Amino acid sequence: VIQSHGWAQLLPFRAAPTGRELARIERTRAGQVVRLVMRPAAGTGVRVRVTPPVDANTQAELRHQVRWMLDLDADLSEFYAQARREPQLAHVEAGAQGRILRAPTVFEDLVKTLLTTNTSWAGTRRMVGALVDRLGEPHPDAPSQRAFPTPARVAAAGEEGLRAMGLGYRAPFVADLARREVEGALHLEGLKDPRRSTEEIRRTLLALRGVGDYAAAEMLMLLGRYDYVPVDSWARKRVSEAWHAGAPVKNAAVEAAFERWGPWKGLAYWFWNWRAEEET
DNA sequence: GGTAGACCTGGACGC
DNA sequence: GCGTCCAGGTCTACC
Repeated sequence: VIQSHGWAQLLPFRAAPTGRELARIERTRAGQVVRLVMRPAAGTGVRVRVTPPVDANTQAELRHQVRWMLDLDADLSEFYAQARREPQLAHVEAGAQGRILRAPTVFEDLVKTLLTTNTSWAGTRRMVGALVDRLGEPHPDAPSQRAFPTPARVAAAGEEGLRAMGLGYRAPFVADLARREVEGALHLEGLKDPRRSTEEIRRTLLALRGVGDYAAAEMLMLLGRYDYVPVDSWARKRVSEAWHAGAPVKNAAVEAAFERWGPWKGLAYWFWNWRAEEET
């Protein structure tokens, strides 16, 4: 899960070089700033060390968040059943792949997704790092390590403050998102509700300034819905090389390439073994 | 419905 | 060291 995509490289996540430990600074609902260190437990499961110690209520809150971040409750049996018949996905079940790392809150994932658009990965890391370093609340024992800023702190920074942090033309999108969340106009956590339809959630996402087809599909993936492929320039390049002899392809061609995977389309794309595709 | 141009930044490149 | 060009996804105006 830690290596499922680049999210582990974005603050306040910190992944150990071994790939078997994930740390994160987190601000609890009660306002306490703690460090979480997640590791595989003996046998199955995950062990989480929290410093400084927290009370029972906060333990329950953090346990819930870790389950969401690591997607521990996902049932991937249907996806695995289909993947068994596809050589390019034969590795997923054996490697227990298919879960995608995400932030505890929809707000954090949305901000990070906005900061992946129209920029390089280095640019995304720089912008997220600036937000955390400038606006996040510090850990009491290590003030240089900070939590992801709350919507209120991002809203307080305002568009100009965010521009000064290097967010560029994305600053008004992030400022607007934070302000409306603080005002109670968005209820972003409600997008996790499994009773809501994927189409309704997608429409809600697309109505946000700065969220287009790519960002909406990316967010749907992070919300555990895989009906759309987050098509970016990398995806078009891979599909072009794999199935169109290197000729330029439009976004629709990428969607079409994975159409047969139905509700698992996004996951099939995400975990596709492109290297094997190149060798065949 | 499709398309051109603007948005902002960092990196690559040429001088 | 400076200037220019390009890549990246979304929005807006326009056809």
